[in-house]
Amino acid sequence: MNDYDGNFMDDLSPLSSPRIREALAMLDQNENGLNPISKAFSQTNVSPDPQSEQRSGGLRNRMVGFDIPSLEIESISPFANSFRNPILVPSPILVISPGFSLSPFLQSPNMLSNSSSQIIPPCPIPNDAPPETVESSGDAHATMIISNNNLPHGPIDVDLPPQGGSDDIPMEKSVYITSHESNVDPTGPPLVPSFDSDVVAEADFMNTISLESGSKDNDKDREYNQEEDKVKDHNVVIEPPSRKRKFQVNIEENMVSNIIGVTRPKNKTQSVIIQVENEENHPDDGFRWRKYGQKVVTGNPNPRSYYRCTYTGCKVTKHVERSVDNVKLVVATYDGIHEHVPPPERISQSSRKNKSGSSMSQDPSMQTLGLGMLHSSVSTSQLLPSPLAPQMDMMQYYMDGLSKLPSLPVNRSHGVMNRNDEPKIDLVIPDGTEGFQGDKEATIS
DNA sequence: CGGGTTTGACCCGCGC
DNA sequence: GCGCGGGTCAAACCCG
Repeated sequence: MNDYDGNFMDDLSPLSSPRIREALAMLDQNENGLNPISKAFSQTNVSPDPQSEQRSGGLRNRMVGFDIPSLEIESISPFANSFRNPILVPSPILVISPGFSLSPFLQSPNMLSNSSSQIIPPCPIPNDAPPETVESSGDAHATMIISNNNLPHGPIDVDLPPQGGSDDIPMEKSVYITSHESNVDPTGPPLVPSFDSDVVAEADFMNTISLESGSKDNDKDREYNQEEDKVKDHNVVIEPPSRKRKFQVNIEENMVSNIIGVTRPKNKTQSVIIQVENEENHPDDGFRWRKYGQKVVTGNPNPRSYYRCTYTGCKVTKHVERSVDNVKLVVATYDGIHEHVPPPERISQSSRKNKSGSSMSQDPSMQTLGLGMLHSSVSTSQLLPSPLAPQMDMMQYYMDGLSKLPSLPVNRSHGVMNRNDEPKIDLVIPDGTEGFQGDKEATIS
């Protein structure tokens, strides 16, 4: 356990919740030998930065529909059982709903550490539909590809058919993810984003795929769980100011970072590649980034932008570029892991309305794309402290119920909600008619 | 003034 | 050794 984890865990007051414990216990038991890569999802309405939006010519992050057919979640996630989440999470694919940030996954390797050994049920996943088909499906989709550095462009179409489908899951090193959220019951129990062990790092994912569920991993899991127990015992009732502040800010801004999915690098030098269908070139991932370069690379007319995490001491970098094949597809490559929680959004920054600066969509032509990007509609996650918000926080919120939270505009659809917007419904245009409008940025070199 | 972006120059690894 | 290309530096600039 590294420092980060320690801090992180200390940050998890929700862990003290008996319900959480229960849930964790369930994870330990892990029926079906499945440790869902991703399980519970909640749709989230996100509000893109109004100003950024303006600056970007009205482009919005289009978190498109998440009309995943009802799927059997019970077989996948213990949490699913607990919350009756209709969403099926076919392993090994990560299905991440908008409203969650990937940052937690990237920031802590350990957060993903115990997932390896248990995730893999060969899940039936049709792989015959190319990403493009997702868009043509008629419903808005938020698509995302998480891949390992080696095979960034070999997505697996995870747009599952209603009952899970068929056969083998191609063992690709990248996963094409289509998020769905149509089945979220507004009045039902909140979905529980159980990220602690549910999310599988792509890298490990492959290991898992290779069925490396040996005792070693199990030991890791045990260790991990023990750590969790420690944390749980270690009371974390006091919510860090930063988180509280972030929470408030989010409410004010109607800002919500969306967790999409993650891949865990085996080491800090390994990169994580995430592809997101997004109009914004730089979706928000919860962390602050400073752009330090831009360049046109061979084979892609679209400029690649280089970003560095602004957190003191953090050496994580990433570069973002539009896919050559599909300009609507934003490819973000992360190098390194954040060993810190995403910084709370500064008040000053909020006041600035993200004009410039923070990765929270300040880039005029390039909204921050990160992990957790995809602004979509505003929803429950909006209530979360932050994208950085440790998974458990989200879990806590969901588990405790949103009813306890302040009444906020909640858009159950995937549209983007602006600060002053009324909840919107499906702003996204899947047919691409309103597709990428081009990048204003000039290229260099 | 602080914090961010822009962008030409530079560094460096890699293939030939 | 050389050239190419990706990644980084850093001064200038922008913005609230």
